[in-house]
Amino acid sequence: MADIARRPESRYGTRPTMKDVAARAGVGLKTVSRVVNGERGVTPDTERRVREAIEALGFRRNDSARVLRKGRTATVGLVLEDLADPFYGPLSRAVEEVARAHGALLFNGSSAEDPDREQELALALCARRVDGLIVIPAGDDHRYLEPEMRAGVATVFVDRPAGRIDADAVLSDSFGGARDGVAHLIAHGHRRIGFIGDRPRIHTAAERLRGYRAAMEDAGLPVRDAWVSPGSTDPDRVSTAVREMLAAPEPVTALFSGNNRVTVTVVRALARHGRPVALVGFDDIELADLLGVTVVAQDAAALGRTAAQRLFRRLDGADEAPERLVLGTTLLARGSGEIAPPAA
Amino acid sequence: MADIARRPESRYGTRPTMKDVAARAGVGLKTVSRVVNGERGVTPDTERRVREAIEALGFRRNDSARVLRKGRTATVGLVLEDLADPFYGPLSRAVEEVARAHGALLFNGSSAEDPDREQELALALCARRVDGLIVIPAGDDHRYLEPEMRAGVATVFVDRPAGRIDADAVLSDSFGGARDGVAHLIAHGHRRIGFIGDRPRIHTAAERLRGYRAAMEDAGLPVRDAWVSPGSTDPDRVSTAVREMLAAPEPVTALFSGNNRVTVTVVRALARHGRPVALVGFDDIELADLLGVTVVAQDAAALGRTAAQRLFRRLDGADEAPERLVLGTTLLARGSGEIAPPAA
DNA sequence: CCCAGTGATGACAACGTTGTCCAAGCCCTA
DNA sequence: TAGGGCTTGGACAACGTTGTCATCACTGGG
Repeated sequence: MADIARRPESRYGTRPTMKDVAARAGVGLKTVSRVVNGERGVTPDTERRVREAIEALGFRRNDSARVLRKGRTATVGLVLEDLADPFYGPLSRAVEEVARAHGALLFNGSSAEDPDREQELALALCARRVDGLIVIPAGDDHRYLEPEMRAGVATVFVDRPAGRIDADAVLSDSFGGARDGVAHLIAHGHRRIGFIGDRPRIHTAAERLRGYRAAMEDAGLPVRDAWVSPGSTDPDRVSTAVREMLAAPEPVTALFSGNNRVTVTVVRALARHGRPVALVGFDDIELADLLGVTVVAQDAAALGRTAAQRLFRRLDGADEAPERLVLGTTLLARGSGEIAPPAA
Repeated sequence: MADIARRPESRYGTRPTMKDVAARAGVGLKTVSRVVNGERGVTPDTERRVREAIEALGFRRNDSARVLRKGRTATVGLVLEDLADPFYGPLSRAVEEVARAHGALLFNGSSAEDPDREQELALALCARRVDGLIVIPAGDDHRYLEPEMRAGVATVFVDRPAGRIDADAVLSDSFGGARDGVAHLIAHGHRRIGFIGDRPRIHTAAERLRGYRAAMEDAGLPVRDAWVSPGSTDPDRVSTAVREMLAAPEPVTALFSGNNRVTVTVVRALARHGRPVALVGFDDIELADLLGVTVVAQDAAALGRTAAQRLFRRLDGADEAPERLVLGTTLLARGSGEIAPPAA
């Protein structure tokens, strides 16, 4: 990775500093600082002269230097999985809104589901001295953050819990949501239900699989190996899984898909399939209402908002024990989940 | 807006500095700096002692202080309209990837289509001394950025051009795309076509409206006032517009929608309508393929990537005149745009 | 007329890092 | 053995800001 900051000569047109402003206004450095920060103890006339100098020079305070003195940066880091995933956009935006209300700016970074990249990103943010860190984990070992947290970086995990450290986490009820979604299919008469999910090392994916199994077990239904397909969200992989489940010796009559990306591919695959097949997906999707796709919706914005609020509560001095908050999910019946199994 | 950095006492557990590391390793301050930065001139034995001290203390270099010395921050700011809009997620992600390849981190901020907020955000980023700024304009006067650009902040505008200043811009061909989309409808026999778009003070919205008019004029077709409805993307507003156009004395037989949010609402409204109505939308939408919605697609990721590349070229010293790059659009025929007008 | 009190102002150190420069130790050659 | 070069290390200033403290000019009361 190239490193900009290491390049020797700066091409910057030099910026005016408070010293320049002071010289131009014929006042002391500290007086400029006072004006800029709205501190009291400056006569209106002096203030006017300073403001004129600021205006004339196009001065803007260097917050980097300020940070060095003050300790706090009014900056928060958000490490997520992929900003291009429509699930994370609203989450990120919600974090941003809370940060903004607290006067903080937001660093954004995507881990691309790579633990090393997650770590690299989180530590780079710590080196920039963010006040707080919100992390959607890609990895399952976050001990690397311990020194940072001890040093005072408030840290909240979202969507998935931290691995091997004790930290705040804000999660959706993946287990309960999946269980409800599958139970919904069972209630509509299905007995052979397939599960297509993300890689099980991802916490949410494992939880949803667990929810699927729980619902089946609660109903006294068996689960065949051929009905369970965890793995990548690659469209080819998912399409193949759909095809195989529908062609198995004991074919499934309904599918539960483990997240938005899987659902999209499953919907496409089912559209190509002849008979209608019941489907419930985890995560809502834009236009799913028009397609009549029944989903278990989680509130991405609420996840982000809750996490950010918790973060700022800590930054405001709250000294509570790390806590795990679980947000509920909502089943939205739109048709695909209410299709009855074929009369056999 | 509250200001975190202004709070007096820092709750931070104090972090070790290079001085602490030097003391513990029994070497000079500068030697630690050398080790941390991989400079030569340190014996392996000394280096080992320093690394041990770093490890033991959990030291991490303070990049804020570093920045103060070096001038560059290896930080780029992105001001966009709304991170929760699925159009901007991929754009932001593309910018991030380019930034990452150059060793830079990304600040993200949403203007919420509010010019004041755009300015506030952009200037806050400048105060943080970002090396470069990528802006999706909400306002139409960017003279406030002139001092910053003179001071060396590389600036590139995306999606919409800057107002009242001369600056790089990377745009999609809104005019051409809209003209092609409307021409497509005309080619399928439509003569009364409605346009529902975003507020015309937004550059892209105005351009698309212009493209619509051009296509109609090229075909020698009249445009009735009742067929043109620029305005907010509020679902109620858009639904009403759809209803009115379909119920007008000379009802439209096809609609062109000006962006992704409008399209979504139009699709919903048309689904409630009895007869099929032809539709072409600007911007692609997830699952539009399944719904058979014909769209004029722009490549959001390419917009972001191109803008970021241009930004870093400038940061690398390129001293070219400001330029306007226009990226082409693609018409994706999926059914809704190929519906013939009713036999009259 | 003097002194304490008040308000405006500036000098200076400090934040944590890096660039510059100098010193000490070493090895080599003449 | 003197002199030169190379390697290693550290002292110090500087980056641009803010906190502390001292100074100065006034004010009003005794």
